[in-house]
Amino acid sequence: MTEPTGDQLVEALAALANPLRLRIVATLAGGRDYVSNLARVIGVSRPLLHMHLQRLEAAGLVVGSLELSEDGKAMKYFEVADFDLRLTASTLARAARTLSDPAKGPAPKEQS
Amino acid sequence: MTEPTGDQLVEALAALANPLRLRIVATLAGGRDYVSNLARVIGVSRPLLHMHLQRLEAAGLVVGSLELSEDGKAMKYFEVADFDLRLTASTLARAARTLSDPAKGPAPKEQS
DNA sequence: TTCACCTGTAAGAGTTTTCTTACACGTGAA
DNA sequence: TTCACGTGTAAGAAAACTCTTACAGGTGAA
Repeated sequence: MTEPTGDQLVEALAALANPLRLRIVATLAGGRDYVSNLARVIGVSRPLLHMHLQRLEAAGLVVGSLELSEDGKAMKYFEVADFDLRLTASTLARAARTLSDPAKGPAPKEQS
Repeated sequence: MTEPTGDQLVEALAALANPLRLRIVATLAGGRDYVSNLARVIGVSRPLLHMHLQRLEAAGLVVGSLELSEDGKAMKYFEVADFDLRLTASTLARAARTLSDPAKGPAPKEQS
């Protein structure tokens, strides 16, 4: 997605606006890893990491893929998606036009 | 601030990760305004707007200044600060190094 | 004085987020 | 079988966030 909608942007920002999730993305930026190991590296419980990874993946910031290791174990590897968001008063103003919130209705229709 | 610390970045992202606050910034991008009027324009209660403006100002995204109108009334005008944040796997990895969270101590010392 | 504006803040409810603990299922090796 | 390793998810408490309502102060004009 080159240009996220307002809602997508809010979701991405919310996902990154957390120290632990920021550290998760930072760690994955150094190379892909699977959940259990990543939990050990960062020093967090696996269920907690699992939850945060879900949030990051839902926002499209990381991508996970279930793979089978040589010895037949199911491993879920995560890696960072390649995003590039720029936050400026004008880029935000532009994104805000596609917010779905304004009282009712999913999203305002673009017109000409 | 050209390069926000990890904590500052998290605060800024958290401030922007909200539909209403995003709309506030977007509206102010079109020109400065005072609280009561901005509340009418956006269609939100004044106390609610007041709270969100506080959050945005604390994050350094908007700037407020109390001024006296011609007829002697105290008006608080807000305008957007000129920020330019770029979010990439590498910029985030860099910012994550200055996070204060890791268990203890305010912030890790930079070395070399 | 009363009204219409402006400002600020506090109390409370409802919702969301964050985190721990506990449980479930799968594999290969001892 | 039991252990060590991987996966996922559900239940509950504590904290943070969002929002409404209500109150308190200031000014100038009718």
